[in-house]
Amino acid sequence: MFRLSKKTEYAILAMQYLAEKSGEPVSAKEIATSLGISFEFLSKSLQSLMKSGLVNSQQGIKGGYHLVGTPDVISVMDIIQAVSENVGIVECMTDSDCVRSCTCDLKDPMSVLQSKVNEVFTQTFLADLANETQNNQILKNDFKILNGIN
Amino acid sequence: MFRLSKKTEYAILAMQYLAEKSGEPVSAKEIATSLGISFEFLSKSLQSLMKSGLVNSQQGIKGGYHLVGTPDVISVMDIIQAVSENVGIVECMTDSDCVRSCTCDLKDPMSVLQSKVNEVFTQTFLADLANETQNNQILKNDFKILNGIN
DNA sequence: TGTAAATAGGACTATTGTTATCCTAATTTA
DNA sequence: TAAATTAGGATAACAATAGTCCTATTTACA
Repeated sequence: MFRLSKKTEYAILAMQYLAEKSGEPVSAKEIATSLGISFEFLSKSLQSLMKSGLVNSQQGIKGGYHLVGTPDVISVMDIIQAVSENVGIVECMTDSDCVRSCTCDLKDPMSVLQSKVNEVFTQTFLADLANETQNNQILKNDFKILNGIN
Repeated sequence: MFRLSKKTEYAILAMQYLAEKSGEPVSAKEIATSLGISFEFLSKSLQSLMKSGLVNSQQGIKGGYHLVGTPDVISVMDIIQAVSENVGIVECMTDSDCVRSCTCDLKDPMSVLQSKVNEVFTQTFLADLANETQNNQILKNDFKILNGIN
C-alpha cells in the first residue's frame, strides 16, 4: 500500500478548487458540496492549510478561504506537509531513534527512494495538476489496465 | 502521511539483502536477524515475493530464498505490487466505482501525481538502491533538517 | 529413518491511524 | 440580533497495519 491520506487528498483537491476561483473567498461548504465529501472533515484540512499559511480565511457571512500565492509556486509537498506530521516513506526517515540506523547508515536503500519521491512532490505544483486535461483520463485508464483493474 | 507499509519496507530490504548474497539461498531467519525485525512477519513478505516470482525458495535444512533475475531488472514497483493489493496514491486510482469520477475525469489532479510516482517506482531498480553509499546518509540528514527532525 | 531446520500459510489479536461526526465558541455581515 | 461562517476540541467508528501463534510440509544429513 502506498497511499495519501484522505486529509491530504482533500487538501490537494480543495487547493485546486481555490486555484480555479482565484481571488474571491470560497466557503468550505461550497468546496465540500462540489467535491461530494464531508464538510466537517474537509474543514480539518482547510484549517491545517490555514495554519501553514497556504490559504487565508475570513470568518462570518461571505467568508471563506482563498489561496496565498499563485498555483505555480505552491508545491504538492507544501500541501502534504501542511496536513500531515510525518512525510517520510518509512519510519526511519522521520524517527531519530531508528533501531536499524547502525546497520543501514552507509547503504540506505530507503534514502534513495525518499529523495526521488521528495523530488516528485516538491517539483509538482498546483498549476501542474490542472494543466493537463484529456490526457489524464488516458493515463488513468492505462494505469488501471496495467494493474488489472476493471 | 505518505508511507510505505512495513510489509513493503521489509520486502525491499530483504530483496536488497538477497541481492548482496547473490546465488546462495538465504534463510528468512538470517535476514530477520540481520535487519533486527520479526522473523514471522518478514516471512509474510517473502512469501508474497515468492508468489509473484521475484524470488525462489527452497525448503528444508540449508533452504532459503534467492533472487530470480538480477538487481538491475527488478524494480521497486515490482516489489510493491508483489506485497500489496492497492498501489494507487488515492482510492480513485484503484476503485472502479469512484463517486467523484463524473466530476474529475477531465481534470484529474491525482492522475498527474500518480504518473509521476509510478515513474519513480518503475524506474528505480534494486541495483539503484545499493549503488549509492555515503551520499545517502547526507541526503537523509538533509531531509531531516528540512523537516525539522532532530 | 529420525530429527532438526527450513518454508507455507491459515487464524487470530493487538495496536495504531484514519475517517468521520458532534458540539461549542468566536467572528462577521447584513 | 440572526444567520452564516471559520476554529477547534472531544470522541467514536472503522479499517488497515503489524505482529503473533500454531500447524503442516519439505528437505538435508547424521
